[in-house]
Amino acid sequence: MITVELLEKYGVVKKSFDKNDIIFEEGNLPLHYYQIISGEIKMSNYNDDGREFIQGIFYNGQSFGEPPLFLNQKYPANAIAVEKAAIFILPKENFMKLLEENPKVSIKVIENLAQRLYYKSVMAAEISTHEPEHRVLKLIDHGIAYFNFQQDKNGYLINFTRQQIGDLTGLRVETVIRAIKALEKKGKLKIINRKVYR
Amino acid sequence: MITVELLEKYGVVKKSFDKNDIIFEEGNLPLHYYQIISGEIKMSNYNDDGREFIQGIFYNGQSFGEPPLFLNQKYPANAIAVEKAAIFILPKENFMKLLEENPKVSIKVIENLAQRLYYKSVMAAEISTHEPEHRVLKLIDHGIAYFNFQQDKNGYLINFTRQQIGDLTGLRVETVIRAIKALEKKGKLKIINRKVYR
DNA sequence: CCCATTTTATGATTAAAATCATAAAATGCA
DNA sequence: TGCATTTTATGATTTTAATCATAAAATGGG
Repeated sequence: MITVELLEKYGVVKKSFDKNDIIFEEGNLPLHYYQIISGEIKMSNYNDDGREFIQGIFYNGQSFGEPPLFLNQKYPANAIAVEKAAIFILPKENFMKLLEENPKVSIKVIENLAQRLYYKSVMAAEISTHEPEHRVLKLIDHGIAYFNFQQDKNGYLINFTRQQIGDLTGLRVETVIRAIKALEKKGKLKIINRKVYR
Repeated sequence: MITVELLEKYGVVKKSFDKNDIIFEEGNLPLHYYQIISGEIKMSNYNDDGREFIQGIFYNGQSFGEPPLFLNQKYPANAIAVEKAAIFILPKENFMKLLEENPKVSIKVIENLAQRLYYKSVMAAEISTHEPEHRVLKLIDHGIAYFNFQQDKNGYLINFTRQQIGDLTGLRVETVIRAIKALEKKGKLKIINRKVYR
């Protein structure tokens, strides 16, 4: 996360998006740095059958879509607003200048990319070699640490729909529903009027 | 990749590993920066049944294992020498000092992490939503660009075993063998005395 | 507040890849 | 060079999650 002051110094602009608005699309060349002010953004792919895979979900203060920006490669996925959102947008040249002139920001960028790489490593191994219940639980436990799940008297509220959990773990929604029920039966999590707690 | 001169200035040491030697293990805390001089290193996970998932394969000049180093988190996977290898090893403190004092290296580190994140994004979507033939072909095409596959009169030689392809794509070796045969039949690649060309 | 859409849910059936079994060919190290 | 190990290969069988079908409950936008 880069401070507002610094972003403004380099000519950032603020833009609003409605639910389901596309911020950028797979295959396009990256031209900007994006940092969320408010709302929720997902990056995802669709296969030929229209089946979705969610690469990640991002919230306030988080940036997204940098890797291809640094590599001059096309976006490997789409960025879509999950809900109404406001985003800081900085042109690529300005962002690169900001980085050059502010070495400490580079360290922040490195830490951010490292965090995302860590998540992808964990989930790749899960998706490849573990059964549905294990995958779902791993995603949930990761989410407690890194997505903004809120804690209350029942535990952490996992504010993802079954469909989102499926799209993040490569499972079908029916499989997720059954996995969550099985996990509840095993005492690994709670379901309180359809909401999942851990 | 950081230059030898710079690494030496910060007290790097060179270490040799035999085939199958472990460089570091999943769950350990990272204490060093690793950069390959020669040989081949894989990072991989094993599930409870001993089934392997290969996170990535790294060659001459490439570094590996940085993400948890920046995050003070445990390694999410093992690093193992696929063949005899020589590696530069720099203690974490020295590496961090090197970065602070050489901002341009930070940019290189960012580009490197971005490249790996890009690969993981592409493969995650593949593994989650595509059928075996598509996955195998995507891995091969990525490999042509980023692993060190050599080109000859038959095309690019894919110097991975069927097992390795399986461990990189989350498929069983028999499934990979059948997928490769099917891809050959479709003219997408060639098999010349058991070696795969694209 | 109504109604279309989304979300959760459950049972039956199917399909696809994993698993199991077996073996020939190739590799490599002792 | 010989022999154990690895790699490639193929057919049969099984298992697991996907698919299909259907519906109740919840949500939310107009």
